[in-house]
Amino acid sequence: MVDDSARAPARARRTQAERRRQTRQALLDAALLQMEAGESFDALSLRSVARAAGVVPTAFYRYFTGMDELGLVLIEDSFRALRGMLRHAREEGRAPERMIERSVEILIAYVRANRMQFAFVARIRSTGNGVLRHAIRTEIRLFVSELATDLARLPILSEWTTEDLQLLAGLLVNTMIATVEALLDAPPDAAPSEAEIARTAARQMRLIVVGVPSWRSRPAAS
Amino acid sequence: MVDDSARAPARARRTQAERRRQTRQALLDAALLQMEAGESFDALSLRSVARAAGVVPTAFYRYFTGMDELGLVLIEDSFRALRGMLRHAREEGRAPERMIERSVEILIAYVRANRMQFAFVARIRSTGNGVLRHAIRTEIRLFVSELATDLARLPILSEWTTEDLQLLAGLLVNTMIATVEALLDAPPDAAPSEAEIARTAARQMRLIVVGVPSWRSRPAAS
DNA sequence: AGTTTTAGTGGACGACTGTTCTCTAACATA
DNA sequence: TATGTTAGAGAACAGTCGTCCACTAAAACT
Repeated sequence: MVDDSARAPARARRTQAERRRQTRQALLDAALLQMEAGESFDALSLRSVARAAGVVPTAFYRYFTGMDELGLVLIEDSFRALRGMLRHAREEGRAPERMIERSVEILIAYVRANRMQFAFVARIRSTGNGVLRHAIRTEIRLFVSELATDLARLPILSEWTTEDLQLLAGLLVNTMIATVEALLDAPPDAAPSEAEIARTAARQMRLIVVGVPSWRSRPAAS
Repeated sequence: MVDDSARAPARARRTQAERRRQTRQALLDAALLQMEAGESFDALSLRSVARAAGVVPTAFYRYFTGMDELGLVLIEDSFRALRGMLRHAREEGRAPERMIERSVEILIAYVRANRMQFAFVARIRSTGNGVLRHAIRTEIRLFVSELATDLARLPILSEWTTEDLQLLAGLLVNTMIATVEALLDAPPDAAPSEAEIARTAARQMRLIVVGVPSWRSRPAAS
């Protein structure tokens, strides 16, 4: 207790690399937090982010050239988490029948755990600053493709064309996006509405997949 | 030519009511135009809107208490147009087989014609200012319900429960929204990509409806 | 040890914001 | 024609914004 050897006054002694990491993360977190609180991305300012991170505005420039660059990093990070989710779902879900319910559960668990990231992505998806919007669209397209190749492994879909698989994957991702938006709209800890959203999502996905057996790429032309 | 009786210097003589109407519309149009140009709603300012409308900032207050109120009016107007579209589609499309293609065509035609309104709604749907976001969500829910009661009239769906109809309608509306967003992302006059988006939308909707005959509200429990 | 690198401070700038006030000139009404 | 009404102008305010610059103090390197 009485020992010391390095007893800094409240402000711990840190290596410079670590300090840098912490400040950078504080900036990212501050931005994320403000977005979760309802602000749209381009409604928040460099100054307010720096302020919330407990840092003077000029320090911001040590890490990002501006808010745009910070936004791009945030997008990258968020989609890394999303990819983790997809991988998780891939390994977990194998039983073909309960697959939809499992997937929805995983999705919801991830939204709960990474609410800020999801809120950020959802907000920015349709919001200003063409650069960021474009980055998101690209990531989502990638996401759809990954899901499509996943689906290709299912026996029922083994004969589908790539194009049809993309179609199906796109439809499922659309539903997932709508689900996430509904979740984010609901209060953060409203268990009942959350359960209902989950139910709706699962039923919608089921409605999609029941059509799969009767699907023919180019249905007998009228 | 030499006649006059009321020769104002370029600025035509207008009745006051008409003048008021014009300025108000100029403000709405200016806001809409800036949104179409990529800005998110809460990135644009009262001053810039007034400026673009050719009016001094203070004149703005004669019509709206602030940007929020203008936003609400814009939402109302946009959804009036959307409802018009739905009515149009309802009267037009009767042949059950070509129905999907017809609907998609109508949707695309409407997006072309009312691009600004759609861009506005799409942008604001996931963007700041809880009030406006909530207003949009409400309108969309209403939209889904209208579509559901429309669907109820179809013979194949006559026996479906209300809940299932809402489910199906929600799914279709989700697809429509995704389609609109894709259209807005594409350049305003890119015929080829537009055609492809239309094709994808139609195919996705078809994939949904082919599942309809095999749907049972609560599928035989596992 | 002394020197260099660097994370963060603090002040200042010009531009833009929302809002409030007073004032003018065109319209409406009688 | 004289009166009231109203759309819009214009100036001014207190804030906030992004960005630049010179500076300090702590860590890293030699």
